[in-house]
Amino acid sequence: MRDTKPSHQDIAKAFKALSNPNRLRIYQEILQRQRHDVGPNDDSGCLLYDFINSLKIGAPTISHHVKELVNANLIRVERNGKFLTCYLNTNMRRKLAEFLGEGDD
Amino acid sequence: MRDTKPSHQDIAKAFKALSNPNRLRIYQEILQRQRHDVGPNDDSGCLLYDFINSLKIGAPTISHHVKELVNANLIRVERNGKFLTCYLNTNMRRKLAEFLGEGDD
DNA sequence: TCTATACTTCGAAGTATGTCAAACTATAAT
DNA sequence: ATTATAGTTTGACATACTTCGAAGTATAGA
Repeated sequence: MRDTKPSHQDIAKAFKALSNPNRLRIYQEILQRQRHDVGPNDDSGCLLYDFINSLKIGAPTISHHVKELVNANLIRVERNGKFLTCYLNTNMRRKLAEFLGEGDD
Repeated sequence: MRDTKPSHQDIAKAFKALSNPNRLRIYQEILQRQRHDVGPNDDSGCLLYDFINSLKIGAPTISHHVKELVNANLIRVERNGKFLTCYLNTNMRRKLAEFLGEGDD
């Protein structure tokens, strides 16, 4: 374990953020992008713009969802000019994976 | 990977089931019990009875929550006389852990 | 068979969530 | 400056969720 143990509250909040299908989709995109594109130049983010154009829900809703993912510490967001880029919070991802085990298989 | 890849829907449903603090607590109990007590005699379940006495919510609510965990494939339940015992579904636990990575650390 | 225990089912009530449209802010480009 | 683009905020509404109390079912034991 690289960092402090997350509280029950933290875990619950994170799972809650992942409990909505659209939010899960957004998170999954960011997760996969990070997995595949990791390299020397950390260009592994997703544009919020792409979510707005690919998902079948309006921009306000997506804005709301992304804020919830940020609030749950699952992702972070950076501004680049007009655009927002979403990055995975690998710390939290690891905490959740640890909660779920990797133990006894 | 030991079994088929879960659909986005399955994952979303499972996270949704874990998104409620009381349900998460129930699941966590079952998870920990299984981790610690695994042995030749598979006596690694939790009594629903204990949840009713330890959690600060009524029996109807707990019954409802347990059903949701079962419905999300996170646990299964067996009757022993008057009592119900809850067992972890390790398959689903593994699927969720895989979704969350173990990849790039 | 009567009683006690361990749940479950059925409304009901308050709260939270997901979504949208309309109006707003921020940045870039012309 | 004006306009266009990217995203946010607000307010509203419908739906879903959590919880409870009361009444119902199932099993065990006296």
